[in-house]
Amino acid sequence: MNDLGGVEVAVSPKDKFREFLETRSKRLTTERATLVEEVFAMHEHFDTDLMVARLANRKDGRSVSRSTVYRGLTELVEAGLIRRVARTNGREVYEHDYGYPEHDHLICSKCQKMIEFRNTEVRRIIEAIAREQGFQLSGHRLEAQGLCSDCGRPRRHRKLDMI
Amino acid sequence: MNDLGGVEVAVSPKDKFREFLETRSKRLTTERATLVEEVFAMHEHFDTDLMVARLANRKDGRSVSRSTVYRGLTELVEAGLIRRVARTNGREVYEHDYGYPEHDHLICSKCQKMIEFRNTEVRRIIEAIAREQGFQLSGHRLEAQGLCSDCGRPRRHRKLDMI
DNA sequence: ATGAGTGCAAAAAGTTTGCACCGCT
DNA sequence: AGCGGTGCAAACTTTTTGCACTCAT
Repeated sequence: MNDLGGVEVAVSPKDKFREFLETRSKRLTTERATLVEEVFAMHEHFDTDLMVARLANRKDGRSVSRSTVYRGLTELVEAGLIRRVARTNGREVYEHDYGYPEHDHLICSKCQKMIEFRNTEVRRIIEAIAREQGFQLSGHRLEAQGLCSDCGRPRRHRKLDMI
Repeated sequence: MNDLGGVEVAVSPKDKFREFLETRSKRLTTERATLVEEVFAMHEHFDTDLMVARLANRKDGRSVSRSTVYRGLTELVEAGLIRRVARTNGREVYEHDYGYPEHDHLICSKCQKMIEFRNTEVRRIIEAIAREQGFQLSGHRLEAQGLCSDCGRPRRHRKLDMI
């Protein structure tokens, strides 16, 4: 049993990845294994750049090239292990999808902070609508934009923008 | 009074754009006027490329350069006239935000078709959650992925992929 | 004269891909 | 021998930006 931040899962991400790869006659190579490990060693959101950087800093030297990271993250998405949650600063942002409860995000337009929230109602509504439309739902992405409590608070000691 | 596909609005998009521009000491130039016109002459979703193409095909020859279209669409978003709804094939997809009722989308992962749906519950839930978090909501984007009824239907006469 | 605006071409930035070599996770 | 896999660098896409010139919505 693995504990992935609140939810227990019987099969490790790595195993799940291997299973997926097998269905495509692909192999769980050292690089792919290193990637899953690194991805699931992290519980925050991340983008490709951050992942490449973390892989470059491993003490065991098992680095993975940028191309392979791109290819691997796509596979992980297809495998249902991670998902693309949002897009910040022009980059795709990822998070765990496996072993992590479904949730959505409030994203601050100013500081880009992402606040997770969980609400089963939203999903239920989407499911109902999909059913009505004969649409085979596979996932969703809900991002609410606005200002977080820090950025939205009117400041009295506002710094001047000019010199 | 203008009719924008179901909702009547007192001020035309162009006027609203002009008002917005004034608050930034910007002018409603010929190019910007042409762009708003073209954007609101269209009732479907569009991306920058399509808009550039349509502008290039105007019979009155009032074309607008690609850079100006990019700059202008950003301004239109800031003005609240259009919004970025989704991202398909690596491109941002836009739609009217002004004079058009709030809604969300089901997006087919195969043919990219976008099906609009309206549901006030979703918005209400997001508002409640934002309130709880002291988050100043400005908008949201909800895209559900899956297969549309056409693409999801199992085909018996499936064409072979090879030659 | 002035400040904003445009178009062009070049630059960014993120992501994908062709290819030669590698290796059996 | 075979097929998938990797890394590198080059290519590609979309979007942004520097700049010189224009214009007055």
